[in-house]
Amino acid sequence: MKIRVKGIENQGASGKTNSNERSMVVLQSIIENFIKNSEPVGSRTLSKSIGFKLSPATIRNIMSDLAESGYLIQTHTSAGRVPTDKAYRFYVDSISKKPAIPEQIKQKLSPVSNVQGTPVEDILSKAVHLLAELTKFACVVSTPKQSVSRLQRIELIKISEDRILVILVTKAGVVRDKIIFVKENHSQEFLSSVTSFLNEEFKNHSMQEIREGIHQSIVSDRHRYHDLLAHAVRLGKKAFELNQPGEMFIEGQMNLLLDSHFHEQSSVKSLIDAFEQKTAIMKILDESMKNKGVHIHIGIENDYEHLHKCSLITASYRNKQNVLGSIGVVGPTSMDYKHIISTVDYTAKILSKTISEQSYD
Amino acid sequence: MKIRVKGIENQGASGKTNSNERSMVVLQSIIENFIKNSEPVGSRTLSKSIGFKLSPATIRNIMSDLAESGYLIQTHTSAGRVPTDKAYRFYVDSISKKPAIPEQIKQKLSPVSNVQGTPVEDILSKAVHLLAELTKFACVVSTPKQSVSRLQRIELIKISEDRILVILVTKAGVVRDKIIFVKENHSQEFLSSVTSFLNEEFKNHSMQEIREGIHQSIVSDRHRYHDLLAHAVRLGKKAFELNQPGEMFIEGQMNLLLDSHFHEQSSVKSLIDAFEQKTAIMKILDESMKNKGVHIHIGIENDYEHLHKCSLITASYRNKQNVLGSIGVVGPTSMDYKHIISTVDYTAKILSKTISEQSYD
DNA sequence: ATTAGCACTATTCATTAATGAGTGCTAATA
DNA sequence: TATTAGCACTCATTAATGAATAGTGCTAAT
Repeated sequence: MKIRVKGIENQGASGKTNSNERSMVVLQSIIENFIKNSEPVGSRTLSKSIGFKLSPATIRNIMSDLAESGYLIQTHTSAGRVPTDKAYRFYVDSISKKPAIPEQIKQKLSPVSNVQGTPVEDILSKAVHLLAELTKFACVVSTPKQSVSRLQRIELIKISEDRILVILVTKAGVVRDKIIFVKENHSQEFLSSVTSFLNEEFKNHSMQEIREGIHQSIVSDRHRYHDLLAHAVRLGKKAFELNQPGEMFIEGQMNLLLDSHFHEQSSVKSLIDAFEQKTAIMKILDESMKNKGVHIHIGIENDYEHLHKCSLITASYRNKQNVLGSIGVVGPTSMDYKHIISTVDYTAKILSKTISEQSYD
Repeated sequence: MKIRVKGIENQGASGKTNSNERSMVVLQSIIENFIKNSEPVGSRTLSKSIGFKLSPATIRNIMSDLAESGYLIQTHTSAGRVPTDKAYRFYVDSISKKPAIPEQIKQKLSPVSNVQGTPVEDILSKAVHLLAELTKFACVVSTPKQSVSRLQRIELIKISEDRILVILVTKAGVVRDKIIFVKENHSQEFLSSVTSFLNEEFKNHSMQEIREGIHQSIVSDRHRYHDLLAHAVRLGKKAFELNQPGEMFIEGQMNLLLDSHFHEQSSVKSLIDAFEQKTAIMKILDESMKNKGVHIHIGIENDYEHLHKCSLITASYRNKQNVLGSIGVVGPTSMDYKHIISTVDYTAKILSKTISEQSYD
């Protein structure tokens, strides 16, 4: 039995890194070819498109090895090879320098930074829309997490005898509103006092802190005797109660369905489900907020089964103080990673810059 | 040459309304059959499924007439007949009584009315989401038009030296915010005065009125000498300036792509385009606000070419005072009109009821 | 006015055969 | 020893063929 050098995996096992490097180049070439044409790539094609001279037969040998190591599969015996998720992982890990952002893309995204006095939600929505246009895939963005954002201001507005409109403005520039129901009929003057108190007490604190603070009645004993403040605490409790589970904007879902990779009924249904549920994607976006830079989830790496045929490229955006949320692209595992990664990265940066400028600090 | 009574169209030309009514029943039967099975319906099938006894041959004659009058077409010589848009128009016009809403649908939509202190946007989003689930088509809803809604309250909050956060609360319960940029560095106290003034002056006026009022400086000469009020007018002008073009929530686009009628590439692309552009659909929603009840746009009746293969069923929703916006379904021309119409109607009513209760009057 | 019967037409489906892209293996070569 | 040419083999794709089927239109009978 002949034992072949397996390339890539047994790096350094012998001095023959030549064969090794060559395998890598071949693999890269296969991947790029497949990304471009979405068709299994065969030895002959490759022998032409590859940089240096190498006969189809030799390439076949290399491909055979790569297949054995799990980087390539065949859809059927006499078909060309298709990269596996493992191959894509190798590929993205081997991308060293990010390509420069083409002027065209910068131009296309310029409306995002070109906003005067636009609510953050609108900026996000604009960004995700443009990203979808640029990438031709589905794109998602999560709205700023309430819990980490800091209070800029709270307003209590009397609406009717038993209803008060609460408006929370965060430093990130997000405005949230909700109505709370009360038993007592407070006067607007009274509400104004409460408003002042809450603003003084809690400005610049994160929502989380405020919620905990109020719950633990840290609003301190020194105030407890005071009737107004007792009310203030009661109202504040209601006002700061978490209600929104964190939103997400989706754009360009339809793009996926035009993509040849999702033409099979089954994957389409999976995708629809994934976007209906939202939770799985939301979780990935949340996860992406924990670390800097671009995050890449390739196919099977995703926990959620319905996303096994997709790759997600995400990046967080932030203001000067905090990481606020994430923006990302959902596409087929055979997406053009170089392009998508740099585009997502750039979009997140533009977004961060714009929102930082708008933040109330 | 034999001249046949054409049914439907030459109603009353002779006493023979019998043949006429029969044609109508046949047409209805064909339509309902096609809606159900999405397959061209032939004379034999029909002869069985139709209520009274009639041989395939006779039905063929009737069908032939209906085809000649433009109610039916054949995809090819030896295929069954398919209803035209004209047929659908006849069909929906002939629907007299709305079917009762099944308990199941009421139940499914109950979360819409079950909202305490939820922002209007969230209610709309909930409603359109559920409607998409119920109908299995794409659904849209337009957010309340700013111009007609009346001011409940305005707040000016100082953010930085040159930026002021404006919050507009309308009687419909919609909160809008934006940032305006100013040259002078106003104190928060000053802004409070301006706020009080604007609230006193403009509460209960529609945004449109306010805009016009301010522009025409109706804010009356009697105030003009006053410095504060000059500023107030200036700020107010900026604050009330129209900025948002009117939004629209879309849900369930993907449903359309699962639908057998849109499987051809071309129609899919058309649809994607229609949803990208938004303007065409928005226009139809706007139009639908002008009159009460359910509006039906069938295929070719739509001005926008990309919607020629769709039907839109829309209905406006309102609070006690005003019509606020519209909600609707976008589906294939062969949709189950009875079902969709009554579902949209019911949803709009639930929406109106909920929002009316939440409105600040 | 209605219907039965028949000729005719076009789609759909399964079968077959030809084509071609691609592999794996072996033997020859540098 | 690594590379390559050559060849047999596999399997998907395509086109062509024919049978089965669902439907119509027309004519003649009821």
